[in-house]
Amino acid sequence: MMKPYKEQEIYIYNSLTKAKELFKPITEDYVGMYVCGPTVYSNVHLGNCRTFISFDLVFRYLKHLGYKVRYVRNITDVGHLEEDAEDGEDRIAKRARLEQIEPMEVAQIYTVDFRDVMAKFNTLPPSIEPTATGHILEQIEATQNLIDRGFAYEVNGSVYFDVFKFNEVSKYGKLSGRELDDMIANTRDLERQSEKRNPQDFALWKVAEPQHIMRWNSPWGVGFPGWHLECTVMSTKYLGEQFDIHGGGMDLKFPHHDCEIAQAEASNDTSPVNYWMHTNMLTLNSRKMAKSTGNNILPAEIFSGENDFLSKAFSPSATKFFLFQAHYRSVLDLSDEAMLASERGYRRLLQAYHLVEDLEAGDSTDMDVAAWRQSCYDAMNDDFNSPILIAQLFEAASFIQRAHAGKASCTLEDKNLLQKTLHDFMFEILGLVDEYQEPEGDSELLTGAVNLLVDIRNDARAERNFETSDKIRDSLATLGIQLKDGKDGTGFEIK
RNA sequence: GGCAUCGUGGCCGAGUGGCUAGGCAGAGCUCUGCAAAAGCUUGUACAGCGGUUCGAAUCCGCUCGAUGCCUCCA
Repeated sequence: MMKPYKEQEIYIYNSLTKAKELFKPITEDYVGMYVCGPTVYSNVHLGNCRTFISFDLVFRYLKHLGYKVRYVRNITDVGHLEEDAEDGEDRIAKRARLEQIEPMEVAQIYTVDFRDVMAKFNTLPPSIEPTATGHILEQIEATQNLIDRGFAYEVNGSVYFDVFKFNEVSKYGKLSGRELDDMIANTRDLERQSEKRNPQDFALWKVAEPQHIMRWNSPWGVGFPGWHLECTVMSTKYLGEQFDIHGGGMDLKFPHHDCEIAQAEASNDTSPVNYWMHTNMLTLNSRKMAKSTGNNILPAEIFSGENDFLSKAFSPSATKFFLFQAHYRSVLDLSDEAMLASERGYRRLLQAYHLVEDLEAGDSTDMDVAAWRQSCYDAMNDDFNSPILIAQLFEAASFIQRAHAGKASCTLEDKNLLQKTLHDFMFEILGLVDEYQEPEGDSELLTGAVNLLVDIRNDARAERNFETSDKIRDSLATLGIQLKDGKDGTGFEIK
């Protein structure tokens, strides 16, 4: 039987403990969630999107269960160093220099693109979308605080976090499972930061060279903030020193998230996050998608079909459906075959969904709809297992098709529950878009015209004039209108 | 080199001690004038080798292979 929303028990895989744990928010009914957003120096590729789509699912599901969720996802518009070296340049500043525009223009262009892509994927906007440049003051304060507490030191206008000092009171690298001793042993000889006390120390504040265009005044001179600090500052500012969920891509575990933990613990003496969630990589040709290597595909290229990897264009929802057919913690490889398979499957699911409405109510139901509904929740409760959820949706689709074919019956009550559940999970929780709907605008006109042709065709068929009937069918097919002969007459579908 | 993850049927992917998801593709059947659509039926796969166990794809060890992180990366 279906449990009430609040009685659904969610288990989340916590990357920190490497175990599935019962989710219990710090404050009853409220959830604070922070996800590391994109660095806006270029277009987001599908791999980036996978993470945000995965956390959109978490956001949607928690909201669906009735939690009041504050979802914070930042925009990194400063602070990413090209490489952690003396002459390291900020990625956004570099892009701005190359394009001869203001750094903030670069950030703006790609922030707009990012939001546009996220909207196309029908993800919900976060509750707060803070920018790193909007929180320079807080970052300066946090840096000063870390200096005051003895966990950071200033050298030549830059401030570094003292990893060894921190390691004396806590443990650096607990998320990634790294030992500081191992890191020392494996220090690359590329390292040449002589001004740092230890190669493992990371920048909280970097001095700005004269040619550096993104710069702010600080107690240590003109400079700009380090990358890891913004997330600590913005997450704790909006969610508190301790909050429920922190998410991000697997590749951020080290150093970024381990640095966040170190900064927060050193600042507040508390572990900042109860549940660390990490999404796995989306690969292309079995290799991680990365902006730097060029091995990636942009959402726009998928929607338009203009790319070197896929045989055709795929809609945002078909793409999302493909992503959801793998669990967020698994590596997923993008391929034409897999995308085609997902698209067809999604289409079938939508078709079944649209048949529910017209199902004739019977005296009994040949399916335990309430139990099935709970199994959908069970799938989501088990660490947001979207592949299992989708398998459950197909169970329902199969039942609907049987009922539609007159081989199974369904009561009015169960029919309504079936419809509502499918609607909840497909559109509200997975956030898919119903692409099977009749086109708007001319649809009445079109329907009338096609139905007229269908009538003529059926007359021709009755007279066994198959030349005419097939001509109508095939011509319509060429136009993208697929006739479907069923028990109750002929319908059609626009491809 | 260190740390971590993974290796499932033609393809994609769940599962993680016994009940052996699901999708796509393939095959057969039903329906149909023929198709399409839809439905039904059909697949015992878990890298290899040892071990633990009454029983392992699932736990342990080793081998092989792949990927990620260790430097910016969702």
